[in-house]
Amino acid sequence: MINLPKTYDPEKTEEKWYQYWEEKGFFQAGFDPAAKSFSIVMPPPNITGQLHLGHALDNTLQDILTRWKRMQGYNTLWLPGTDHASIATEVKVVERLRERGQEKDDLGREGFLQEAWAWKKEYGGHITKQLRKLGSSCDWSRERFTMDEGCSRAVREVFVRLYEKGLIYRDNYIVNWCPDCHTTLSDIEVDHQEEDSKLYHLKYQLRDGSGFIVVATTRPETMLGDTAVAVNPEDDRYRDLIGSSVILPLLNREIPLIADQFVDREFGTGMVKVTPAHDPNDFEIGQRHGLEVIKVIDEDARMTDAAGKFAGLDRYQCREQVVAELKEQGLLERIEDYGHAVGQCYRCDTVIEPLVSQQWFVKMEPLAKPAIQAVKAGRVRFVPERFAKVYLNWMENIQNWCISRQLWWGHRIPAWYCQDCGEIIVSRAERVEQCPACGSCKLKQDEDVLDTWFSSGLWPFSTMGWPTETAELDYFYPTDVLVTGQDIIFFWVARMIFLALEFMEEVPFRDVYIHGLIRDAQGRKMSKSLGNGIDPLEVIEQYGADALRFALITGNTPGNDMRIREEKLEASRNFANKIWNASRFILMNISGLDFTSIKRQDLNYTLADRWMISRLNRVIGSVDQALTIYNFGEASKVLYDFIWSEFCDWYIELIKPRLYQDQDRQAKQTAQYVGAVVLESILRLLHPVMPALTEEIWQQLSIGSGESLMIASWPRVDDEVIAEESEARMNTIMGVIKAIRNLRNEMKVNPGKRIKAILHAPAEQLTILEEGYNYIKDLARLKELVLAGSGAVKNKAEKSSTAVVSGIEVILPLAEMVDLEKEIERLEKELGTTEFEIKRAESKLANQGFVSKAPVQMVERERAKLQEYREKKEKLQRRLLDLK
RNA sequence: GGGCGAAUAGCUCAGCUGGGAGAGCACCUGCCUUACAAGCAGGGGGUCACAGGUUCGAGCCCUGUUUCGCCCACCA
Repeated sequence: MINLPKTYDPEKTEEKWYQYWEEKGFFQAGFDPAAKSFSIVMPPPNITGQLHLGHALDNTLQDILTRWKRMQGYNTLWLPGTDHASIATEVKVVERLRERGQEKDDLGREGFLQEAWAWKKEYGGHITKQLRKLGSSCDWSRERFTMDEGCSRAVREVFVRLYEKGLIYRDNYIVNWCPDCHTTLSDIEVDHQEEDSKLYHLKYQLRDGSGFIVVATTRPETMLGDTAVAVNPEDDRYRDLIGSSVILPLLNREIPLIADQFVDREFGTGMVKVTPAHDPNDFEIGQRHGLEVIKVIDEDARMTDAAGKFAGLDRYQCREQVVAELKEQGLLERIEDYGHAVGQCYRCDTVIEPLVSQQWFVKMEPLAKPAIQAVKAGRVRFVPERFAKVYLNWMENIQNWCISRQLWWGHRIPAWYCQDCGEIIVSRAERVEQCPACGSCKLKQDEDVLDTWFSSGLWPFSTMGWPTETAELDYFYPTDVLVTGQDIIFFWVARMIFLALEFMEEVPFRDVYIHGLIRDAQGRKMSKSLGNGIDPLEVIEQYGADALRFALITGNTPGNDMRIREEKLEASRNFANKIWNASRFILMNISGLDFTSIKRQDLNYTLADRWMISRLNRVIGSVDQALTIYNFGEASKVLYDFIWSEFCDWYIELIKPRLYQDQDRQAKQTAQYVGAVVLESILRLLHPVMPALTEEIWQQLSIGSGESLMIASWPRVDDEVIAEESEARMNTIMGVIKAIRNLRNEMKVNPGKRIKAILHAPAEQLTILEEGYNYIKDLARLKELVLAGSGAVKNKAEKSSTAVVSGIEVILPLAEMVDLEKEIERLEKELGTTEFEIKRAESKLANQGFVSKAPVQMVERERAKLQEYREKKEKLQRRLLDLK
């Protein structure tokens, strides 16, 4: 006899099976060329720290897809890995060093890199451990890291090829500079924060002394680097001034007054101060007009010598002093409150300083074109579709990509400068010793590293061995789907698409499934500063990974954010426990049944069995359909409802009597068989979502052959057993049972008490009731059930409570328990709603438009309803007459 | 300035191609019924943000409005 605990213990179970699966090698991708492949590359988590619930969601979804496809017979590859996360990790390592009282420079490049690798080892391991806890069935034998040998080789290869093609170039250009991280940032690494600030109106004197002009700026300190004042060429007010010059205050430098289209005539005075060194627009204007670039702010955000007496001041101190001095000299016209967006570093929130420096760039236009095409043509499909618009909008307005970073942790730029002849050598070799131009050995490698997204952009193919033409690439590339959050569409998804198209000449993935953010119970973003982040490990410890997985997908719709709260986790845990107990019940009641020898003729299906099997097959279809369109929430809902309401609440209750009695061996055996087989299918259907729980039960159930549920086959819909008729009959019976239960409750009949019920029904309903006789008797707790035709005469002397359902009169002769007045009241209320329904149906059918234009089935259904309600009304009326 | 999303029961959310509004939690009534009290049975509760429109029929489609949230953008 099987003896299982009453509550499911996820911790031991999950641990046990994960180990088993891994040892058996079930996670490893198969290579059978005859079979179809299914592949996903995991968005590599940053090694900056721990996984959060967003990662848990991301990986749960991927695992569901992978396990589902694996069971469907695909050779699946889910390739895991981690990202070195150049700037993010470097910031962390620097922080850690500071805690020990050390600075980057104390260690030097080599020493620092050692620290960083130590960090990687520590946190990278932590992350993979978390992924295992979650149940992720990824192929650990292929785990990769963006800075491992293979990925680094791919990075160098890509850099060289793009350089040779002229798509990577070096330029002195205005870039985003983080004065705290001391590095450049690409445009998307700058976050724009709306801030309350001031707009300063400054007066510059015309050189000829004929007066003043006024320019407005939010950054008065940059005036020290002004090299022009610009107006719109169409602006009649200033046409005469174009070509003249003004005197820059404080520095008394003469600067020209120029005309440029960029200037908006409507804004402020229609005059703009131009600081090419510290503003992207001004830089452009400067280029167009050959203006001098005077750098007044340095890499530490301090004023340079060019700022004259302000040199050495911090940019904000300088702002105060400049404003004070201008005011003193009467050159500050006014200050107004002004809100505008300030660019901040996405890693440390420091306000970005645009400045001009020598950097490496990727020329985007030629790369963007095919990437736009691929999405427009549907070769890459976004789910939900709306994200394609987001992607296209960005791609179509893309700027060149600054890829060099003044950091140490990352892929060092494969460029060497000859100290003798100045030659730039860009090479795919790890080291270059000699200058091919002059033979000199005095080479210096570029100090900078690449933007971290440069290497992750190659992830779908670099992880499969590219640039070598490997069997993996041949078989698993392009991958089937990328599962990720909307926050990295630009950073990562877009980069993968254009880099893959350039180097693989094929899209990196066919579908991109975008999910939303996980928020806390109040709907806030989870963040460190708020301290509202939830550690998945803690949740797993408390509720189990399967419950977490289920909670993460339930009620979740593609692309939309979701909140996670205790109640949801509890509900999921309860669901797991429910399945556990239903399984326990089946297991306790199937001893002695030999599934291998059982034959169809040993079985005698009842209505309940046919109904259950029919419903199961519909559910298989629904789950399949939902997963096919990435509708995870729908799949979970279908499974939840089917398992809890239909299988547990109805079917198990329906077969109990057969299981408990031993006289009819065939009846018992059939109940055992169908119960177990349906459960087994349920386990297979649920396995992708709740892998450990289902495996645990499946192993004990031992119906399916094979070593693991993980590699069992996915259920297929059998159209033959979908039985509409049985479903309809069962619905009628369930309706009657519910009606009796309802009456019992309203009449306050003790739940344990067995009572008598009488059912009056027309001929065709009668046969259904006969078939469901025992179901009704058992589930409605009756000691006696009397069936009679519609015309049957009621015993008026017997006081009873009644209801009408599906044309069937339900009569509970409860004698003294019935309060006649209340019964009349109840029936009259019911009559009222019935009459309302009749009117509704009548008016609908009286509507010519409806009858002529609505589909026939719709009209038919309405007629049937009307018919039923009329009959119900008649029965209720008769009953009331009897009572009065 | 542009784009997107959301608005449905007290709370959190589902609602597939338009055809009588659903779940979980909470609430009320009754049950420790030998799978499960992390449970069972029953029940109450909604002007589907607002205003128009299309349609025989709108939570769903169209237009506009309001509120909240997000993303993008070089008006200093």
